[in-house]
Amino acid sequence: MLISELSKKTGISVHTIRFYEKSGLIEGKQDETVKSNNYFHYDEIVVEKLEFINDAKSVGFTIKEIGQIIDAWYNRKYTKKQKLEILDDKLFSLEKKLKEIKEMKKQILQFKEDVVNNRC
Amino acid sequence: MLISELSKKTGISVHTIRFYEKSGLIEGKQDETVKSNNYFHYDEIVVEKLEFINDAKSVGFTIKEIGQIIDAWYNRKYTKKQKLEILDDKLFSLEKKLKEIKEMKKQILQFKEDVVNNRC
DNA sequence: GACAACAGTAGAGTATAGTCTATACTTGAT
DNA sequence: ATCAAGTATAGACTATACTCTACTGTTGTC
Repeated sequence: MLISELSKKTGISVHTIRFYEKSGLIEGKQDETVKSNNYFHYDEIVVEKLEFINDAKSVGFTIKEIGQIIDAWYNRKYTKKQKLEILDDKLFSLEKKLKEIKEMKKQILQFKEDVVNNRC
Repeated sequence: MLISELSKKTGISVHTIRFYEKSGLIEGKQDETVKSNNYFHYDEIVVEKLEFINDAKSVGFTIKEIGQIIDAWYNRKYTKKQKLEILDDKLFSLEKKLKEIKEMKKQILQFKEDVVNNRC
């Protein structure tokens, strides 16, 4: 599919998709047999990746980190050991985030109590 | 205390503290009796706030959101009802983040399995 | 063949959250 | 009295992650 269809399918703007492509998160392929244009074609893997990017962004991963995860999964540029290291590293940071959010919940619940009891 | 002591106490740079002050998250008081300078003085509440800001940043709250929470707690500019609304809103978004992170953990665990089993 | 809609590239602009520089005044130790 | 260190203000600069503009070329429909 071409970029506008990809955009419709994922809900991500054409501009942003191009930005992700420049950032190395995804890549389209040009049809070598067609010489009149240089249009890029995208497959279902790219759709998957873009959906993953959205999820990964909302948990606070940066573009760089998301790139690493995608490479650890879809790419051949790392050894098995390196891939597992990267993924474990990300799991570790997710655990940390989880703890921090639970702490923050407690804190805000405390704030609520203070408000209810007119302690502020 | 003056800003450099506050900086030492919290581990936040003087520049960043001033940035937070400009952003309305904290405020120092000037000593009206001293006329030779316009130095700002900070109390323990400000230390508390800065510690909260650090925690709140790491769970992904923006400066704006952090400002709202601080105002809901330390300020008189909202009614009790408004304060509880703000805090409940933040609790809700924390719950959402919690869910998203748990989902992402599952996803990355799946990636790990795929790597282990040479499925990528 | 005209022309709107879509494709590509390059680069400018925006928002957020700092971070740093320049300048000028004040304070405290010697 | 001097001078390093601290303080304030204004504004420039940086990094991240977009978002938009300008311009050019291509495709498909009438």
